[in-house]
Amino acid sequence: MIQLNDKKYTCPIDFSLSFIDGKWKILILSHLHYCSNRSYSDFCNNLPGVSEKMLSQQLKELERDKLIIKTILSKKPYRVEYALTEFGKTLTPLYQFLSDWGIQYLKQNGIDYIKDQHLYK
Amino acid sequence: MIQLNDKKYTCPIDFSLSFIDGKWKILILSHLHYCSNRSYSDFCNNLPGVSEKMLSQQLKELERDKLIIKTILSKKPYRVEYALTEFGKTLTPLYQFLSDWGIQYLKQNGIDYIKDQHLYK
DNA sequence: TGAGTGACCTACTTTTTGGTAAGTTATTTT
DNA sequence: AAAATAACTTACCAAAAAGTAGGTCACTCA
Repeated sequence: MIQLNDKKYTCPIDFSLSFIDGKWKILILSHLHYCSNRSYSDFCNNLPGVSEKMLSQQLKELERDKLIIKTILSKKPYRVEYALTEFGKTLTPLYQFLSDWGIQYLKQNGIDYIKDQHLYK
Repeated sequence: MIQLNDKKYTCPIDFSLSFIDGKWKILILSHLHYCSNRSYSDFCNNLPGVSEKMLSQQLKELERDKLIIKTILSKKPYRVEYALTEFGKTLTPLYQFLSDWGIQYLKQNGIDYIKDQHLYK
Protein backbone atom coordinates (compact mmCIF):
# COMPACT_ATOMS: atom_id res chain seq x y z
CA MET A 1 0.00 0.00 0.00
CA ILE A 2 1.42 3.33 -1.09
CA GLN A 3 0.47 6.45 0.76
CA LEU A 4 0.76 9.98 -0.60
CA ASN A 5 -1.16 13.10 0.32
CA ASP A 6 -3.72 11.30 2.45
CA LYS A 7 -4.59 8.89 -0.33
CA LYS A 8 -3.82 5.24 -0.65
CA TYR A 9 -2.82 3.27 -3.71
CA THR A 10 -2.41 -0.44 -4.05
CA CYS A 11 0.43 -0.19 -6.57
CA PRO A 12 2.14 2.25 -8.94
CA ILE A 13 -0.41 1.55 -11.66
CA ASP A 14 -3.24 2.35 -9.31
CA PHE A 15 -1.40 5.55 -8.55
CA SER A 16 -0.91 6.48 -12.20
CA LEU A 17 -4.56 5.83 -12.87
CA SER A 18 -5.56 8.38 -10.28
CA PHE A 19 -4.34 11.09 -12.65
CA ILE A 20 -6.19 9.91 -15.69
CA ASP A 21 -9.38 8.27 -14.69
CA GLY A 22 -12.41 10.39 -14.89
CA LYS A 23 -14.63 10.59 -17.89
CA TRP A 24 -13.07 12.66 -20.70
CA LYS A 25 -9.66 13.10 -19.10
CA ILE A 26 -7.66 10.98 -21.48
CA LEU A 27 -9.69 12.32 -24.36
CA ILE A 28 -8.98 15.91 -23.33
CA LEU A 29 -5.30 15.18 -22.86
CA SER A 30 -4.92 13.40 -26.16
CA HIS A 31 -6.81 16.16 -27.83
CA LEU A 32 -4.22 18.59 -26.55
CA HIS A 33 -1.51 16.20 -27.60
CA TYR A 34 -2.71 16.35 -31.19
CA CYS A 35 -3.67 20.01 -31.27
CA SER A 36 -1.44 21.66 -28.65
CA ASN A 37 -3.46 24.80 -27.92
CA ARG A 38 -7.17 24.77 -27.43
CA SER A 39 -9.82 27.07 -26.13
CA TYR A 40 -12.75 26.05 -24.02
CA SER A 41 -15.09 26.08 -26.97
CA ASP A 42 -12.65 24.08 -29.08
CA PHE A 43 -13.24 21.25 -26.64
CA CYS A 44 -16.98 21.75 -26.71
CA ASN A 45 -16.95 21.47 -30.47
CA ASN A 46 -14.53 18.61 -30.81
CA LEU A 47 -15.44 16.21 -28.07
CA PRO A 48 -18.87 15.05 -29.17
CA GLY A 49 -21.03 14.51 -26.15
CA VAL A 50 -19.25 16.44 -23.41
CA SER A 51 -21.48 18.59 -21.33
CA GLU A 52 -19.99 21.88 -20.25
CA LYS A 53 -20.34 20.83 -16.67
CA MET A 54 -18.16 17.80 -17.21
CA LEU A 55 -15.73 19.67 -19.36
CA SER A 56 -14.95 22.40 -16.89
CA GLN A 57 -14.85 19.90 -14.06
CA GLN A 58 -12.32 17.71 -15.80
CA LEU A 59 -10.26 20.64 -17.02
CA LYS A 60 -10.09 21.90 -13.47
CA GLU A 61 -8.85 18.57 -12.14
CA LEU A 62 -6.28 18.19 -14.89
CA GLU A 63 -5.04 21.67 -14.11
CA ARG A 64 -4.90 20.93 -10.40
CA ASP A 65 -2.83 17.83 -11.18
CA LYS A 66 -0.52 19.92 -13.37
CA LEU A 67 -1.11 17.87 -16.48
CA ILE A 68 -2.45 20.88 -18.32
CA ILE A 69 -2.06 24.60 -17.96
CA LYS A 70 -4.57 27.33 -18.58
CA THR A 71 -3.33 30.61 -19.93
CA ILE A 72 -5.53 33.66 -19.73
CA LEU A 73 -5.12 35.41 -23.03
CA SER A 74 -7.21 38.43 -22.18
CA LYS A 75 -9.23 39.51 -19.19
CA LYS A 76 -11.63 42.08 -20.54
CA PRO A 77 -13.15 39.79 -23.05
CA TYR A 78 -12.26 36.69 -21.09
CA ARG A 79 -10.29 34.40 -23.37
CA VAL A 80 -8.23 31.40 -22.41
CA GLU A 81 -6.06 28.70 -23.87
CA TYR A 82 -5.32 25.23 -22.59
CA ALA A 83 -2.15 23.27 -23.25
CA LEU A 84 -0.28 20.25 -21.97
CA THR A 85 2.41 20.96 -19.41
CA GLU A 86 5.78 19.26 -19.67
CA PHE A 87 4.43 16.85 -17.13
CA GLY A 88 1.35 16.25 -19.22
CA LYS A 89 3.61 15.50 -22.14
CA THR A 90 5.25 12.68 -20.24
CA LEU A 91 2.03 10.77 -20.90
CA THR A 92 2.61 10.98 -24.65
CA PRO A 93 3.39 7.27 -25.00
CA LEU A 94 -0.03 6.62 -23.51
CA TYR A 95 -1.89 8.76 -26.01
CA GLN A 96 0.06 7.20 -28.82
CA PHE A 97 -0.36 3.66 -27.69
CA LEU A 98 -4.08 3.91 -27.07
CA SER A 99 -4.52 5.49 -30.46
CA ASP A 100 -2.43 2.93 -32.31
CA TRP A 101 -3.99 0.04 -30.47
CA GLY A 102 -7.50 1.23 -31.28
CA ILE A 103 -6.68 1.87 -34.92
CA GLN A 104 -5.25 -1.58 -35.29
CA TYR A 105 -8.22 -3.27 -33.69
CA LEU A 106 -10.59 -1.30 -35.89
CA LYS A 107 -8.63 -2.22 -38.97
CA GLN A 108 -8.92 -5.87 -38.08
CA ASN A 109 -12.65 -5.31 -37.91
CA GLY A 110 -12.88 -3.77 -41.31
CA ILE A 111 -12.71 -0.11 -40.37
CA ASP A 112 -9.72 1.72 -41.74
CA TYR A 113 -9.69 4.80 -39.59
CA ILE A 114 -6.58 6.29 -41.12
CA LYS A 115 -7.89 5.94 -44.63
CA ASP A 116 -11.40 7.06 -43.77
CA GLN A 117 -10.47 9.72 -41.29
CA HIS A 118 -12.01 12.45 -43.41
CA LEU A 119 -15.36 10.78 -42.86
CA TYR A 120 -15.28 11.38 -39.15
CA LYS A 121 -16.19 14.66 -37.60
CA MET B 1 -17.66 9.21 -35.22
CA ILE B 2 -16.78 5.54 -35.38
CA GLN B 3 -19.50 2.95 -35.23
CA LEU B 4 -19.03 -0.67 -34.27
CA ASN B 5 -21.50 -3.16 -32.84
CA ASP B 6 -24.20 -0.56 -32.15
CA LYS B 7 -21.81 1.60 -30.18
CA LYS B 8 -20.29 4.92 -31.09
CA TYR B 9 -16.83 6.22 -30.45
CA THR B 10 -15.46 9.67 -31.05
CA CYS B 11 -11.97 8.48 -31.94
CA PRO B 12 -9.71 5.43 -31.72
CA ILE B 13 -8.64 6.36 -28.21
CA ASP B 14 -12.22 6.51 -27.08
CA PHE B 15 -12.62 3.10 -28.63
CA SER B 16 -9.59 1.64 -26.88
CA LEU B 17 -10.79 3.01 -23.59
CA SER B 18 -14.02 1.10 -23.90
CA PHE B 19 -12.06 -2.07 -23.23
CA ILE B 20 -10.24 -0.89 -20.18
CA ASP B 21 -12.35 1.58 -18.30
CA GLY B 22 -14.24 0.19 -15.45
CA LYS B 23 -12.98 0.14 -11.96
CA TRP B 24 -10.35 -2.56 -11.40
CA LYS B 25 -9.99 -3.58 -15.03
CA ILE B 26 -6.51 -2.29 -15.63
CA LEU B 27 -5.51 -3.47 -12.19
CA ILE B 28 -6.80 -6.97 -12.88
CA LEU B 29 -5.11 -7.08 -16.26
CA SER B 30 -1.78 -5.85 -14.98
CA HIS B 31 -2.04 -8.27 -12.13
CA LEU B 32 -2.31 -11.05 -14.66
CA HIS B 33 0.52 -9.52 -16.62
CA TYR B 34 2.81 -9.82 -13.62
CA CYS B 35 1.52 -13.12 -12.32
CA SER B 36 0.16 -14.92 -15.38
CA ASN B 37 -2.20 -17.41 -13.75
CA ARG B 38 -4.52 -16.48 -10.98
CA SER B 39 -7.49 -17.91 -9.23
CA TYR B 40 -10.53 -15.99 -8.11
CA SER B 41 -9.32 -15.83 -4.55
CA ASP B 42 -5.87 -14.72 -5.65
CA PHE B 43 -7.54 -11.57 -6.87
CA CYS B 44 -9.52 -11.18 -3.70
CA ASN B 45 -6.36 -11.38 -1.67
CA ASN B 46 -4.19 -9.20 -3.84
CA LEU B 47 -6.37 -6.35 -4.90
CA PRO B 48 -6.98 -4.58 -1.61
CA GLY B 49 -10.46 -3.18 -1.59
CA VAL B 50 -12.23 -5.11 -4.32
CA SER B 51 -15.59 -6.42 -3.38
CA GLU B 52 -16.45 -9.81 -4.76
CA LYS B 53 -19.34 -8.31 -6.62
CA MET B 54 -17.08 -5.92 -8.49
CA LEU B 55 -14.46 -8.54 -9.04
CA SER B 56 -16.70 -11.06 -10.73
CA GLN B 57 -18.40 -8.33 -12.71
CA GLN B 58 -15.15 -7.01 -14.07
CA LEU B 59 -13.76 -10.46 -14.72
CA LYS B 60 -16.87 -11.27 -16.69
CA GLU B 61 -16.56 -8.18 -18.87
CA LEU B 62 -12.88 -8.76 -19.49
CA GLU B 63 -13.67 -12.30 -20.50
CA ARG B 64 -16.48 -11.15 -22.77
CA ASP B 65 -14.05 -8.75 -24.43
CA LYS B 66 -11.52 -11.56 -24.86
CA LEU B 67 -8.82 -9.84 -22.90
CA ILE B 68 -8.69 -12.66 -20.40
CA ILE B 69 -9.64 -16.28 -20.47
CA LYS B 70 -11.04 -18.41 -17.70
CA THR B 71 -10.06 -22.04 -17.57
CA ILE B 72 -12.05 -24.45 -15.48
CA LEU B 73 -9.54 -26.64 -13.78
CA SER B 74 -12.02 -28.95 -12.15
CA LYS B 75 -15.79 -29.11 -12.00
CA LYS B 76 -16.55 -31.17 -8.94
CA PRO B 77 -14.68 -29.04 -6.59
CA TYR B 78 -15.12 -25.99 -8.80
CA ARG B 79 -11.70 -24.52 -9.45
CA VAL B 80 -10.73 -21.97 -12.06
CA GLU B 81 -7.79 -20.06 -13.38
CA TYR B 82 -7.66 -16.73 -15.14
CA ALA B 83 -5.02 -15.65 -17.62
CA LEU B 84 -4.40 -13.01 -20.26
CA THR B 85 -5.28 -14.01 -23.79
CA GLU B 86 -2.92 -13.17 -26.63
CA PHE B 87 -5.16 -10.21 -27.25
CA GLY B 88 -4.89 -9.17 -23.63
CA LYS B 89 -1.15 -9.34 -23.96
CA THR B 90 -1.22 -6.76 -26.71
CA LEU B 91 -1.89 -4.27 -23.94
CA THR B 92 1.42 -5.07 -22.31
CA PRO B 93 2.99 -1.70 -23.24
CA LEU B 94 0.15 -0.11 -21.33
CA TYR B 95 0.75 -2.06 -18.14
CA GLN B 96 4.41 -1.35 -18.38
CA PHE B 97 4.09 2.31 -19.10
CA LEU B 98 1.60 2.99 -16.35
CA SER B 99 3.79 1.14 -13.92
CA ASP B 100 6.99 2.92 -14.92
CA TRP B 101 5.31 6.29 -15.01
CA GLY B 102 3.89 5.84 -11.55
CA ILE B 103 7.15 4.59 -10.11
CA GLN B 104 9.01 7.55 -11.52
CA TYR B 105 6.53 10.06 -10.18
CA LEU B 106 6.64 8.44 -6.77
CA LYS B 107 10.40 8.49 -6.78
CA GLN B 108 10.38 12.19 -7.50
CA ASN B 109 8.16 12.54 -4.48
CA GLY B 110 10.49 10.68 -2.19
CA ILE B 111 8.93 7.25 -2.39
CA ASP B 112 11.20 4.60 -3.85
CA TYR B 113 8.75 1.89 -4.68
CA ILE B 114 11.30 -0.45 -6.19
CA LYS B 115 13.56 -0.25 -3.20
CA ASP B 116 10.74 -0.39 -0.67
CA GLN B 117 8.61 -2.90 -2.46
CA HIS B 118 8.97 -5.39 0.33
CA LEU B 119 7.13 -2.94 2.56
CA TYR B 120 3.99 -3.09 0.52
CA LYS B 121 1.49 -5.83 0.83
C1' DT C 1 -18.66 -33.52 12.57
C1' DG C 2 -18.03 -28.97 12.19
C1' DA C 3 -15.26 -25.28 10.33
C1' DG C 4 -13.08 -23.45 6.54
C1' DT C 5 -12.12 -22.63 1.62
C1' DG C 6 -13.04 -21.59 -3.26
C1' DA C 7 -15.95 -19.60 -6.57
C1' DC C 8 -19.28 -17.45 -7.07
C1' DC C 9 -24.58 -15.04 -7.03
C1' DT C 10 -28.34 -12.02 -5.31
C1' DA C 11 -31.15 -8.40 -3.32
C1' DC C 12 -31.03 -4.18 -1.30
C1' DT C 13 -29.25 0.33 -0.30
C1' DT C 14 -26.18 4.14 -0.65
C1' DT C 15 -23.10 6.92 -3.08
C1' DT C 16 -21.39 8.85 -6.95
C1' DT C 17 -21.72 10.35 -11.42
C1' DG C 18 -23.43 12.72 -15.01
C1' DG C 19 -27.23 15.07 -17.66
C1' DT C 20 -30.31 19.27 -18.24
C1' DA C 21 -31.22 23.58 -18.46
C1' DA C 22 -30.76 27.92 -17.00
C1' DG C 23 -27.98 32.00 -15.56
C1' DT C 24 -23.64 35.28 -15.65
C1' DT C 25 -20.37 38.80 -17.64
C1' DA C 26 -18.41 41.01 -21.21
C1' DT C 27 -17.65 41.52 -25.99
C1' DT C 28 -18.19 41.27 -30.87
C1' DT C 29 -21.04 40.81 -34.88
C1' DT C 30 -25.14 41.88 -37.70
C1' DA D 1 -30.22 47.51 -30.69
C1' DA D 2 -30.51 42.73 -30.75
C1' DA D 3 -28.33 38.42 -31.29
C1' DA D 4 -24.44 35.67 -30.95
C1' DT D 5 -20.06 34.14 -28.87
C1' DA D 6 -16.78 32.86 -25.21
C1' DA D 7 -16.03 30.92 -20.84
C1' DC D 8 -17.94 29.54 -17.38
C1' DT D 9 -21.18 28.43 -12.89
C1' DT D 10 -25.17 26.62 -10.47
C1' DA D 11 -29.09 23.87 -8.89
C1' DC D 12 -31.74 20.04 -9.47
C1' DC D 13 -32.61 15.34 -10.65
C1' DA D 14 -32.18 10.71 -12.74
C1' DA D 15 -29.36 7.01 -13.60
C1' DA D 16 -25.52 4.30 -12.91
C1' DA D 17 -22.07 2.49 -10.14
C1' DA D 18 -20.53 0.45 -6.13
C1' DG D 19 -20.89 -1.17 -1.18
C1' DT D 20 -23.05 -4.58 2.19
C1' DA D 21 -24.37 -8.51 3.69
C1' DG D 22 -26.16 -12.53 3.05
C1' DG D 23 -26.71 -17.22 0.53
C1' DT D 24 -25.18 -21.41 -2.36
C1' DC D 25 -22.63 -25.74 -3.51
C1' DA D 26 -19.15 -28.80 -3.11
C1' DC D 27 -15.27 -30.15 -1.25
C1' DT D 28 -11.24 -30.57 2.19
C1' DC D 29 -9.06 -30.26 6.53
C1' DA D 30 -8.80 -30.53 11.71
